[in-house]
Amino acid sequence: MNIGDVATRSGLPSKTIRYYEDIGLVKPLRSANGYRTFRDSDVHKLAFLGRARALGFSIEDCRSLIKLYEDTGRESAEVKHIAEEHLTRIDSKIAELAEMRATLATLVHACAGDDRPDCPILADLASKQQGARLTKPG
Amino acid sequence: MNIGDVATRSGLPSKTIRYYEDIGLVKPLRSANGYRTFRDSDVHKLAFLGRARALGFSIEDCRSLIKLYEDTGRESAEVKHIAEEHLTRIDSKIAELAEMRATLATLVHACAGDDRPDCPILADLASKQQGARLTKPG
DNA sequence: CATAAGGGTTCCCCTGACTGGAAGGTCAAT
DNA sequence: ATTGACCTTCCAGTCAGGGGAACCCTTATG
Repeated sequence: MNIGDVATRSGLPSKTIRYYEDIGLVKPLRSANGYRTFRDSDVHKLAFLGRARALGFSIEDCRSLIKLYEDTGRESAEVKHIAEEHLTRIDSKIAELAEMRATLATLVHACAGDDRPDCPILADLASKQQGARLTKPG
Repeated sequence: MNIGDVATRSGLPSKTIRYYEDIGLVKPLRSANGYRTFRDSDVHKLAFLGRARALGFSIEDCRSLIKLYEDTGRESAEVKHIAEEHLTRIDSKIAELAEMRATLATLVHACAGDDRPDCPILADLASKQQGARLTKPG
């Protein structure tokens, strides 16, 4: 199967599939004219990758997951561990965004949003004290 | 003031401050030895940038916000508009993450996480049907 | 036979917002 | 004179691809 068909079936753009070959996630064959030739197992693997990526797993996580998937002697604990770590990262990200959202919503609510210059949003950004750092950054 | 002191006071790494000069967000003076020399107004602006970035505003948003901040004839509606759009983006991101989280949590919960190979997480990634695309991607 | 359309190929640059590191100049203190 | 802590510029890398150029392959059509 050529890359275009694989793109349609796996739901991944051709560019992405080439990139995945580049970084060694799939290894399609090549036909005489130089075109990539994908087996069913390649298509399957790409679909797997697409779903893992849709759940937000990093490429490196995907690499591990594929390896575990292909290792019939795996322990599900390993898979679960990867998923749990990812879940934790997602939770952190959500918490971070929720905090931003809360602050921002308060500011937006406080701003008249009319033709006058007075703006609590700018006032907040300009004036809020930032905790002094004990160790110098950079 | 030299960059190290500014870093301490603004809470931004020196690297970031140099980068902000690079992209025209701040324009510190230069002393005879080539060192950047920051005025109070520069430090103030950098702190403003740091807080806007902490709220998740993009650099381009920051550029607009700084411009509005410095324009005493601004209309608060413009500021509010930027903030509202950002708020919408944050909400989308949170929704996306929440959906991932829900799926992932279900899978993690279903996985025994022991020494056996059976794994609902891998099974899900491997088998779930993806809606057929009507238009070919990539 | 020429050519056009619609595949495919490689290659390199671009994204955002920095971060890391090398090679070297400056300054204060020892 | 030399250390060490600053500072400078410049280049490369991050993550996960996207855009587009320049070119090859295959099939259909005039």
